[in-house]
Amino acid sequence: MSSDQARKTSEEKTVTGPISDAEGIDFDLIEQLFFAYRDFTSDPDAILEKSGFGRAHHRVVHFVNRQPGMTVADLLDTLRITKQSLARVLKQLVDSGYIHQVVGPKDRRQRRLYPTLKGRELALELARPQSRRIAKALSALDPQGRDMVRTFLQGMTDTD
Amino acid sequence: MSSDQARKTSEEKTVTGPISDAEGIDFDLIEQLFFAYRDFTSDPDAILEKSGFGRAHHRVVHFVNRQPGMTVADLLDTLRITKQSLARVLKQLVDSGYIHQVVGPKDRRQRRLYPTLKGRELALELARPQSRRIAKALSALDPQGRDMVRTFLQGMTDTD
DNA sequence: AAAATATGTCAACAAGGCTGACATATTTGA
DNA sequence: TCAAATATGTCAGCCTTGTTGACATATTTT
Repeated sequence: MSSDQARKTSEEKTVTGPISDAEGIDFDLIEQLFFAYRDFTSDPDAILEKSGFGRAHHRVVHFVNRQPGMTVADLLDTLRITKQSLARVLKQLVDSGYIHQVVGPKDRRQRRLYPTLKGRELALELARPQSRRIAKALSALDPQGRDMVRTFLQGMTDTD
Repeated sequence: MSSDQARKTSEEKTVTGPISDAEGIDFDLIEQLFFAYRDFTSDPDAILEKSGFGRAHHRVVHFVNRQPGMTVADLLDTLRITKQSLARVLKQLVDSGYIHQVVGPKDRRQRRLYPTLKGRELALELARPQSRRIAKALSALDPQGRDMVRTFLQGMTDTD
């Protein structure tokens, strides 16, 4: 038994076999997701360092560009972070001219968020390497396979 | 033009249209990945709170269970974090009896990492909801589609 | 015996989560 | 109309988890 080694330094029972086959759980896929996302975010991270921003800024820039005119509340819902966490990065993006706040046209309590030209350009710059990576990954698939990937990712997401 | 609102509070040019169609970049998929991963990690996060651990602990527990006997250096390579970041969480896991260190059988400088029974159980508990989520997402696909998802995720990952 | 390697540890710092409390402006509803 | 609810901003402070750089120890390699 290979647990001889374990007994050398302690009487605690250690487990020497991989977990892979337990309960029919797909550990491979769990892991694949981790690696894919780790590398997916590493591209923009490198770019962000230049501007002194982080991943949190990226998310804000992305969603404001996707949905110009969205409110702060919309953004909080999307990111699922607290007001204070958002406020910090949002303020920096507004102060440095990437995002612009406009008083709501109907409801003047709202602050509608819009990208500036600079903000649009940053969003594009960050999206390019991610898009390249996705295109490469999808290139191994036929159109049907690409739809399946979309279906899968939607199925992974909570519906609310 | 809807940029009238923007001009109200500043002379900075704002962009009012969504970025979606620019440069043929697949913003939908970029976003889907974010949402999928956000929700994928939310399940174990809730469980981890009970033990007072965080996402970093989860990763360590996962990989040590996947590859019992792996060295600290292996783990650093896998997680792509620094020695100090790992040391902190690893120490906590060792001290609270989830992971066990064994002096390397060939090279006594190494510390081989093994899960304890408690560590194996935690890994399973954390993997269960993730597995459920994946199973649900894959259930919409045929066997071929499931292979495509795997191919896609591998294509998203750096090969090194 | 010296150099390289694997690991651990210390101090310090930064990003980005969190909480709770409170202020302001504005809209809504009784 | 006036009180309550809402949208946002802000302050102070905390925690986790990432970072760097330096240095210590044990062990292996050359």
